[in-house]
Amino acid sequence: MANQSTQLDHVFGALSDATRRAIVMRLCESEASVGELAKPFDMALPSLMKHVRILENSGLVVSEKTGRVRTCALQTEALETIEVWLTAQREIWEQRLDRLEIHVAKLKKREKSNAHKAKSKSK
Amino acid sequence: MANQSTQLDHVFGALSDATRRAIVMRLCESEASVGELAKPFDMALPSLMKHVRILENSGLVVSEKTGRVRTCALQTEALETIEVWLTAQREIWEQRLDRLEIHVAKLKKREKSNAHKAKSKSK
DNA sequence: TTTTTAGTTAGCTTGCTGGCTAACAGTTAT
DNA sequence: ATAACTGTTAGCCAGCAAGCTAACTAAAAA
Repeated sequence: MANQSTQLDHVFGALSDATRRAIVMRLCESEASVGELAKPFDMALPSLMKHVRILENSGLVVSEKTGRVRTCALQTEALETIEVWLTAQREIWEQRLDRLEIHVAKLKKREKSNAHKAKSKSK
Repeated sequence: MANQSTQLDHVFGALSDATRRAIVMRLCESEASVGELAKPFDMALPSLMKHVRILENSGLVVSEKTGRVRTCALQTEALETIEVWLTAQREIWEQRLDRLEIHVAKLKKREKSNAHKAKSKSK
């Protein structure tokens, strides 16, 4: 159970950085080598490598080294992890909204009946 | 444009911590005071307050102080921000998958025709 | 008006993040 | 065999994150 938490920690954490989101976007379109990933970023290779590591660590990216080239690819299951979480939250929230709508309707009624008293309080 | 990035940074970052996700989940069900939020966490108040600050900063939570009580509520628009991002990625990814399916089909064909040559290479 | 409650501010630690450079390693090309 | 290319490791730095305690403020309750 703590495991699941940790997975979410890592995926959300990985996506909390613009560079890493850009890498993910890039990998949505096609696999790419580390060098290819680095090009658009104007950043030293080792720095970019760290990002790739973090992405791998989160499960968002997998990579394989062939010869001297490491090819990276997206692992969409990790994205689904957070979609699942989001959906769960939204469901709870929406259930609550349903209850709330009823409640608000009641409040509005009450407001109207309070409006009479309010008039007498006008400074 | 950098603004949008920053917003995503903050929202993803806010959700990359289990405590904060728990707070969000809690607030999905109902508004709550800082003290109420703190109870289940066995954590000093100032520490929890930091989390609340971070959540506010990301736009996920809004709060208002009435008397000595600060009441916190979820701001679901921020969650939608990342749903939008996720959806965008998934669309790109799926478009790519469509292209890829065709490609894979071609590869499989090629594999079969290569199988003949492969036999002669068996050490 | 004193006491309790609820939150806040300040200040400290520990450890991770995100960036760098410099040096090294392994692979491919000449 | 050397040179060029592609990553990788090591080590450094600045700054933020997440936790703590202690001391303070403001509102409610007694």
